[in-house]
Amino acid sequence: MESLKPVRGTQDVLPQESRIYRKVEETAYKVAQRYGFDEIDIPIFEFSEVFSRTLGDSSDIVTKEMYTFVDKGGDTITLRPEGTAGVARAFISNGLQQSLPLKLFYKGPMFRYERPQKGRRRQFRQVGVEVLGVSSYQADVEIISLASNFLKELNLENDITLELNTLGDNDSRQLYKVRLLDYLDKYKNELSKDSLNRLRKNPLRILDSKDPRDRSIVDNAPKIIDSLNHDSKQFFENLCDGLEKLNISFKHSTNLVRGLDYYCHTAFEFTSTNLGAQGTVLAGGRYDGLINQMGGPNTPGIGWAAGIERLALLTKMENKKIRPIAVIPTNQENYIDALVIAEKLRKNGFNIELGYNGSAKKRMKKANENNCIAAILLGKEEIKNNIVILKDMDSGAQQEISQLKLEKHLDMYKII
RNA sequence: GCGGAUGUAGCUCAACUGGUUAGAGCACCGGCUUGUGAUGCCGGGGGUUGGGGGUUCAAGUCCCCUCAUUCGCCCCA
Repeated sequence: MESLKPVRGTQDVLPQESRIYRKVEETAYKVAQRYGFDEIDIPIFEFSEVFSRTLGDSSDIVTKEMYTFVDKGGDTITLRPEGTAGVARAFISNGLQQSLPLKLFYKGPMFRYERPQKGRRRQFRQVGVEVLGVSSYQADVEIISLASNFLKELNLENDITLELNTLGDNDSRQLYKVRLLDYLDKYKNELSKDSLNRLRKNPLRILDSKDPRDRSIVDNAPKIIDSLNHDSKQFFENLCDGLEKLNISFKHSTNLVRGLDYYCHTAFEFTSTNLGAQGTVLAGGRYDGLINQMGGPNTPGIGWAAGIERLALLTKMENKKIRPIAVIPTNQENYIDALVIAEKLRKNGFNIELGYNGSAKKRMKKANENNCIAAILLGKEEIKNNIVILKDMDSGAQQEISQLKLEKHLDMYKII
């Protein structure tokens, strides 16, 4: 039946995978905390203008990728396609310019109406950070360092490379655009169809075109770096210096760009070659013009976002379930006594598996499947004598233990 | 939105050029004397072959449509 399938591009994350997602998210939060970031939790939908105004009406996200609907009150609502716009809106709504600089962490689902592929869903998860109110390169170094350490904690440092570029400030970029368009004008007839389109909409994008026809043209195109004014050049050099001092290796990719006008200076991507066409795993940049453009006070910002699904695909890390202790009544009549013991142990911090039915044999088998570290067996003999049988599931050794001393004996299993 | 590939049990796959009640391994459930797990042996459930339509005496096998997955493009995490 059609309706029993998940909607295209959505997925059920079953426990085994869910544990890995959780691990990735927790790792991101943990590392962000070390840098003094605090979590902000913003709505997963906003008035559509929040996104259409910030992302630009001509961007693909706005024109074809937004999940937009009219709610019962007649408002046009959009499921968030990314996090930055919502954070910026929250910054303005809550008058947070009082508390600058702000270092914010967020996580949660995002929505884009796209063609699903490996590592690309219509509902997907991101973690991200934003620094608001810092116009110096120091924030750029900081969040890239944060990103780098986050990926390191996931054991991905060998699978991922950092690509870095600068877009310069507004003046530099305007100058560059003119130079680039001048240059491309000569090759109008040789550019791919897509790039001809980009020529009007988003000329910088032509720089990272994958079409081989464009490649050779682009290779000889003027470079942004040559159009930078003094301040912009200085900014980029400071950033590079900072990263080198921190031993964060990067590749200066002169063709890495961001299309929208409020982006400036730093643009970076952490990419992997193991994800097919969706190689970008974490990406960010500086957006000094964004908050102002939204109608807020002129406030610089920089941030990045990472795709949880993509990271989870790459990480070989398993987030193993902790090994529980099974409490097993050898007879169904002893269930209540087992329940009482289980409850007591749970209150004291142990992870207890207590099955619902089955013979002792069945329950032992289940305990084995659950990877239990120990089993506590309880029958009428034991109840009578106030003891239990404690069995180590790895060695198979078992001993009788007084119920009073049980927890002391279990302490060796408590550490996970 | 555009182009290519794929779609058989929960999973991985089988079924000669279209031909009788669609098979196997793993997984699942039950049993091998009733208070104890990992092997082993025996047995069992589970598929309208993604869905719909067509060709044919006959379709999992051919054709069309649709849905989904997958690999690219666009774009992006």
